[in-house]
Amino acid sequence: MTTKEKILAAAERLIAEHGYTATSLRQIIGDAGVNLASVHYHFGSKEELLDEMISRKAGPVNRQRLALLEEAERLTAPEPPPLERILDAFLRPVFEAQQRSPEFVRVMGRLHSEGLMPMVLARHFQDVVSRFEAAMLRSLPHLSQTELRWRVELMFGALSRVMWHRPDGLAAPLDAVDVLPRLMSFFGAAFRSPVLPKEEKS
Amino acid sequence: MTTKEKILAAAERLIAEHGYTATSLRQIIGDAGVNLASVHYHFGSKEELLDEMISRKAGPVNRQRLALLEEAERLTAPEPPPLERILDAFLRPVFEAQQRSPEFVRVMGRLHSEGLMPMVLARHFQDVVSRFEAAMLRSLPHLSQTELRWRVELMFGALSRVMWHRPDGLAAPLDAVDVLPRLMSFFGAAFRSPVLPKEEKS
DNA sequence: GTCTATACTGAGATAGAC
DNA sequence: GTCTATCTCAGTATAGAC
Repeated sequence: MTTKEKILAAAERLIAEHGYTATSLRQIIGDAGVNLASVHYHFGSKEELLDEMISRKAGPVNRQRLALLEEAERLTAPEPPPLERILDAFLRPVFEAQQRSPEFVRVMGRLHSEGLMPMVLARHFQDVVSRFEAAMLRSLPHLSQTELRWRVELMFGALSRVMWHRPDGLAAPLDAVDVLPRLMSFFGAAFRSPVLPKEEKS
Repeated sequence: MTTKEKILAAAERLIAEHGYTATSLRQIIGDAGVNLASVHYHFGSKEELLDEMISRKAGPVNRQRLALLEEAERLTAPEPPPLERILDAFLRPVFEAQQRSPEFVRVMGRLHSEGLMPMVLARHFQDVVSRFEAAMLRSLPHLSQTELRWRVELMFGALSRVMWHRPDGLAAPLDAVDVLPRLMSFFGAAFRSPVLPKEEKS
């Protein structure tokens, strides 16, 4: 294993365990058995190290997402696929990545919950998200683009919790058979819900 | 203004603007015009400073939440109030707090999105959350406690986004007339959605 | 009881020798 | 490519002046 790979492996392990901010470069290099300065030589900064870590893992997930979405669209063309198929195409690859690389999904959950998505992760997923937003817009004609954006934001916020944090006392490994149907029912209904007028007081 | 109040005011201003981790104690004391050590004299640590900041503001919000919930329950007793009334009782006070103290709501949103809720904020809201969970459980007989917990977690994750982060390009002040109906429709439908069986592949 | 000055530890980053 | 030494800036702790 090269120095770079040793650093990446140790970082993934430690960040999955303790989170990004709580993991110092000195812990990482101690675990990896390399020198502190080598991190900055190979990556430039702690943030860029994180960036490369994500880059290496997010690619396959995003490719599978797009493949599933395109398959769904082919099946129903020229009609848009039903919402549930789109949601499934987006969510399932994350849970399947869990099988291949449990550490990575834990890292992603950590980063979500540490609020690091906007500055670090967005660029690895923005293209895919835009593609899915377009598909959902076709599938949900009662939503304007603005309304859809709001709901997508709500969904991402919600997902960021579920990715690593289980409701109290019910800690369980991320498991597609368990979690996916929950998400599907919850967000399916939520996205289909009507757009209420601005006046409240039901 | 006492030293303590000067620190609290400066901290609230800076944290609302730049977030908790990005705001250093040295910035705060510079803005407040006090000495560095006075922070630890009055509060003990940066985290305890944050804690007191929240304590001072969360009280009124939580009291209003409970008052609205009890009023709703009185109106429909012995039947549980409709879900929308419960959600409204929980959400409205936050948006009304926005009128009284815009900085505070921005701070809360920041903390949510920085992932600091579990360690700092939970204790200021846990009692109220439990009370509301119990009310929702009565109102949603098709949900087990476990299923409800999951959905409440999803809602909190979603809210943490909406509290300060607007969907791209659509930045707007937090406005009850605008946001509340959106949340009500989205979560109303989401909570009422059926519990799907564990086997997926719709 | 309050506040000031100053020092300590550990973080990320960097320059320069090898 | 790698390593040593060092820099700056965090949060924190304490001794001592008022």
